[in-house]
Amino acid sequence: MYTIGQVSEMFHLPISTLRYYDKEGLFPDMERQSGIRKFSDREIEALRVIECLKSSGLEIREIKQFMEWTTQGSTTYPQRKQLFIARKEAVEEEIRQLQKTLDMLKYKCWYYETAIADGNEERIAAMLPDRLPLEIQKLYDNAHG
Amino acid sequence: MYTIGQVSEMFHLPISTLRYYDKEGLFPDMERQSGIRKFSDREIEALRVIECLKSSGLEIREIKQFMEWTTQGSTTYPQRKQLFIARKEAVEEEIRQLQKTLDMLKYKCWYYETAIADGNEERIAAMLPDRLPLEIQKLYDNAHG
DNA sequence: TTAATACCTAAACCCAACTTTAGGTCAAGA
DNA sequence: TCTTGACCTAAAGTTGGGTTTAGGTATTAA
Repeated sequence: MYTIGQVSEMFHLPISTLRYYDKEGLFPDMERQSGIRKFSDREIEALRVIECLKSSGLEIREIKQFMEWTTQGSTTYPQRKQLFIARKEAVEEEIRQLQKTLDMLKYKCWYYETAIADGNEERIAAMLPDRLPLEIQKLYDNAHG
Repeated sequence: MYTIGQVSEMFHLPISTLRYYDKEGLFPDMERQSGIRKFSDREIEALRVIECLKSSGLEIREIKQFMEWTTQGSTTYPQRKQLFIARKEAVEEEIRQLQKTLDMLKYKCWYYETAIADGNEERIAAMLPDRLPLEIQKLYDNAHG
């Protein structure tokens, strides 16, 4: 059993954020001792899931819905599984998007490296849009497709 | 040269968003004809860069700073290059974080698949925290490290 | 001529996710 | 005793990134 201050340190989250999550219903049935929150292993694992679902792009109210399912026993296993499958696909798509962003950023790194070497952008402008060095052309095409 | 409506369709962005970007200074020196915005190739490329920097996690006011640098000629090449290097590293880190999120999501997919097959979570609970099937254990350890 | 479109502005509004504020309880140590 | 520190609440405030509203202009099409 942990106090809110201990959990705050463990997860590097402000105490105010933990209270906010609790108020939003992310820790259903969390115990209290004379008003003071008691975080058990259940709440610790819940917090790991909260962080995971949050970085998958889920909103607080949808995470609350999931936490309600966990209190409803085995009948909600299918919904819970479907949620994780959907978030997995969303994150895979997000990573693909970031790979494209990364190609644009790499192209721009090359662009300014070259512009600094040349002192101007004229030689690059003359290579655009389809006479860039092979590897750079790939990045450019992927980012401008 | 494109009107705001044409650009809105090309990028699937609301007209209000393009006006908002303009108001925030993301298109310095954009031309106008009797009050009406004229988006040239320069603004089109700017918009591609805006989308890239935005998905890299940059805020609007920092993108504005970059756009100001582009109006200041070759003296700002080094700042611009440093910005793209920094964003590239931030996106690489973000992807690493999402890979970790993905491992948690994959673990939870397996968890509920197994729970559905068993009708309860007891068999899984007995395997925790270090007697999971090999591949699943890797996901679990990576997500709970 | 009038009606529909596409553009314009300034300012108010919205939303999620926190954070801060103001005021209070309770236990331990000096 | 009294003060420090860790906890509590309700409610107001903040931030970023837009969106909506209200009112206006200019061109075209029937």
